[in-house]
Amino acid sequence: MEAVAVIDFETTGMSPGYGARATEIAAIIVRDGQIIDRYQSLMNAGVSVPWFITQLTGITTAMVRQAPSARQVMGEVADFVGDYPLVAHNASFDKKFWDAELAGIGHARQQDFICSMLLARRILPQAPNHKLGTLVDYAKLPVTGRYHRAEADAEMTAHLTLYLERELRRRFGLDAVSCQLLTQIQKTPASRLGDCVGRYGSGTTK
DNA sequence: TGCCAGGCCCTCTTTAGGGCCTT
Repeated sequence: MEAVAVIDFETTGMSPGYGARATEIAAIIVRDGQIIDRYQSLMNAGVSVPWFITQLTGITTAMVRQAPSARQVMGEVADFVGDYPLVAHNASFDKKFWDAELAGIGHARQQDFICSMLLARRILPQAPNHKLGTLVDYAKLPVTGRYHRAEADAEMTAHLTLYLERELRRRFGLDAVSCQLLTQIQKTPASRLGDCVGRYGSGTTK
C-alpha cells in the first residue's frame, strides 16, 4: 500500500455545523507496512469542553486553553500529512472536522479519505461489531493507549488498516493492496468483495 | 442545561425507517 496518513480528531461534539470544534488531532504516517512518523497536539479553538466529553476523553477545558491555537495546529498537521490519502475510523466524522477546521484557516482538503470502518464491514463482516475497540480486540491488535485520545486511536486505526491489508493479501493472494483498491472496496457490498478485488486488484495477484 | 449530525447499510425497502459509528 502506498503511504497514507491515519488521522483521528477529539472534538467537543458531533457536528461542526452545530458549533462543535476540534480539541485534539493526531496523524500517523504509514508506509511499507509500518508506522514511520507521527504528529499529535491538543488545540485551543477558544471553546469549553463539555463535561461528558471530559468524562469520555480525559481532555479538560484547562488542557485545551494551554494548547497552541487551532490555527497553528491545523497548519502544522496539514503540512505534516501533505497530499497523502487520509484514513480514519468512520471517516465521515473526521472528514467533517478536517474540512471545517481547514476552512477556518483558509485551506481546502487536497486528498480523499479512506474509511477503516467501511473496510472492516466488508472484510470482517463476522466481527461482533465494527467499533474501533471491538475490532482491535477481535484482531488481537495492540492497545496503544487510552481509547478516545487522538494518538492512541489513530495508532490503533493504523494497525487495524494494516491488518485489513494483510487479510486482503492473504485471502485473495495479492502481492500488494493499492489505495485505489481500498477506495473501491468501500463502495462495494461485502457480498461482492471478491468481484471487487478481481476487478481492481488485477495486476497484483500472484 | 440539554439539545443538536450524517453517511452507510439492512430490510418487515426503494414514495421508509431504524441501527451503526464517530465525539
